[in-house]
Amino acid sequence: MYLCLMYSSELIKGTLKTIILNLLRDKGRMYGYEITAKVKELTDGKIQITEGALYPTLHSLEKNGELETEKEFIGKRVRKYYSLTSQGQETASQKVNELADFMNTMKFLLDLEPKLGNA
Amino acid sequence: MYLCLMYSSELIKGTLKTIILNLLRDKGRMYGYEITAKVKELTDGKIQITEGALYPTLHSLEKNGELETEKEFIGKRVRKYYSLTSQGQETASQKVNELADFMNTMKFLLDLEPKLGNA
DNA sequence: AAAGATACATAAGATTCTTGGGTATTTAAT
DNA sequence: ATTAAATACCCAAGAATCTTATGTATCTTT
Repeated sequence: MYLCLMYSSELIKGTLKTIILNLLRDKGRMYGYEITAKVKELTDGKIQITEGALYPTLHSLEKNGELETEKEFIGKRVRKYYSLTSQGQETASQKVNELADFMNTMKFLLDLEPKLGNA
Repeated sequence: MYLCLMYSSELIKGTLKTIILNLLRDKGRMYGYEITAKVKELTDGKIQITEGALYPTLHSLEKNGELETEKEFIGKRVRKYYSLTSQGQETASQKVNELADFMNTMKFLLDLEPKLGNA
């Protein structure tokens, strides 16, 4: 039996962009705080994106043309909604496919199940 | 269809220790160059561990008591064999289990297949 | 009134990888 | 014979990305 409260940080490294892009593809648009909350909820707290990691990543994705933003006021508080550009759509597909392929390869490499014919 | 010559480096980050520990658990003992060659072979070139990443990781694992080494001379050339300590055995199991769990979570999070009951 | 949740953001430091060296021996090709 | 490629180790500057800590401000619940 194996218990795990939260994954070691090194494991999550490199998957953050993929997680964000895929969530946005699914939900249409989200704001930063919402993303961290949703990921935490969906993973039973096993993946907790810190804001120090989230916001720089969102900004970099926006700067790179993958995301676009619109501000909205909730009362006096600003909320910044992010959504995928068409380029972001493509990148999201690519990254998810690559990660799926990678996980297949890792499964084989770690001998976690008999070889499946890594198509 | 999805083609992939080599995974983006960011994806591989954080799995290097796990790959090394698991290989050593399987093979008993290996030397550095052999590890890179084996991983490249097993993954059809999709994961290529550079020596700049490999050796610092091996040294750090040794320093941390997970690995022990013995030198052998092949002609005039030194070869440094690495093997798991008993602590390394435990760490290897832990890390492989954690990665398997993580990949399950990621599959669910990325909606790559219907929910399996993430036990 | 205070505490906690919501919501954004930045920055110093740590970690880990990439890139580009360096040294040296052995084997295969020209 | 000589060159190129493979084997085999290593280090270090720089880049990328995350952690940790901090800052500001509003809204909601106790």
